[in-house]
Amino acid sequence: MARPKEFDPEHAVDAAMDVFWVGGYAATSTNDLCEGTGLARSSLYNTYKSKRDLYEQALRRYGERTRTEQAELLERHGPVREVIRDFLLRAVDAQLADPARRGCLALNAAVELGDADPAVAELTRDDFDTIVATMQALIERGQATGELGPGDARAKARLVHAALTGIHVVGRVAEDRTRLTHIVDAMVDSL
Amino acid sequence: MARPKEFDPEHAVDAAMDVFWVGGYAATSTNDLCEGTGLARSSLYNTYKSKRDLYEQALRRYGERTRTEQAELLERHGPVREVIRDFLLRAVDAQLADPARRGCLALNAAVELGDADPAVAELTRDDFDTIVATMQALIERGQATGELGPGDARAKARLVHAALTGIHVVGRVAEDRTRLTHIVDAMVDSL
DNA sequence: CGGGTTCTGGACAGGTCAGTTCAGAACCGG
DNA sequence: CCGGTTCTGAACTGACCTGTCCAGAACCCG
Repeated sequence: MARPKEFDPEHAVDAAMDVFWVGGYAATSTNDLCEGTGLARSSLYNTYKSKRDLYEQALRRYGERTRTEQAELLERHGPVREVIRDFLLRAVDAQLADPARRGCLALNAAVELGDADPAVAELTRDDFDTIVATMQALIERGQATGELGPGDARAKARLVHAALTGIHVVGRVAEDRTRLTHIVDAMVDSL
Repeated sequence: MARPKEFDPEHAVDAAMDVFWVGGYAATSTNDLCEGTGLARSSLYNTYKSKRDLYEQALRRYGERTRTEQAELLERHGPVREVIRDFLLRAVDAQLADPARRGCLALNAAVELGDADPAVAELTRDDFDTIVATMQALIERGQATGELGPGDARAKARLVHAALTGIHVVGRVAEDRTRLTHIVDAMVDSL
């Protein structure tokens, strides 16, 4: 029918995701996106409506990806406390292993654009709610077996999520591991 | 000696702080700052070196201000659990009362610029450390009286700080109170 | 009131921004 | 190999960006 694209649009979203992830939304220029994706300006605007649109797609893809990863980690078998500890420690290690300390793209988006962009707010809110729901199910499992004490499982799940945000935020400016592992230790101890 | 400034440079920093607080660093233009402070371009650049310099001063002032406020709240007498609950609830109420959901300026700065700006990273890290130290002292007081159980007080303090970051981050996109009070409830229960 | 200093408004400069346009290249089916 | 469609590179647009500059106004002190 016609000349095919010389690139994979989905792969380009992945590349754009990385670019936004490092620099945030406002500080990332369309030129940065061209370089990061390898696309020419016209190809980029021919495929995506705007910088804003591409950002939303990247955010959506990030949500799908992390949803899967987190579900895998949280639906493991074994002692609930250990599952949660491993889950949080993985965030710690990821943060410290990343030279750019990018943290969580959804969190970064919520903080940078939360109040100014309803679509972004909704997307990140959904991301947050999903992990809270998964965490709640895990905690309820621990309560059913008697491993964990009683109490509002949803509230506890939200506290664990807050601990995760703490890791991502503090990890953005902290270079030592203790500032982050303390959060994990205190969180797991208090379940 | 000469003509005096028609404005108070300190008050202007306060005004600039509010402007940055709403829009973040990158998305705030020098024009926005002129409008927000009421200064003309030349006065602004005559008084502060650059947009970046003004941002740093605003951030520093924010740190001083919140340090004082937080110390007042956390050094109150009474049951430690109640002091911490009131402290966290105040953050919840402030967040929900603010139509722009600005959250915490230091946190926003850490997330937006953390990895790209060493000076900002250091400033926010200091802010975080200060509140953690104050919180640790409070928790140790509770442990001394037997009100709180044993355990690493600094680690617990860091978890409380993580809970606070959770309130600020989630509060930026959540409109209902429960998402935030759950964090407070679970946090205070688990001390 | 006058000399010296500082402040202020507005115009200006050069660069970068997001997004558009278009001519020509690349591809496909027939 | 050709007609029709789509993609791509590069130039372009107009707006906005940060920061500078300067002429004149405002002020203080003697």
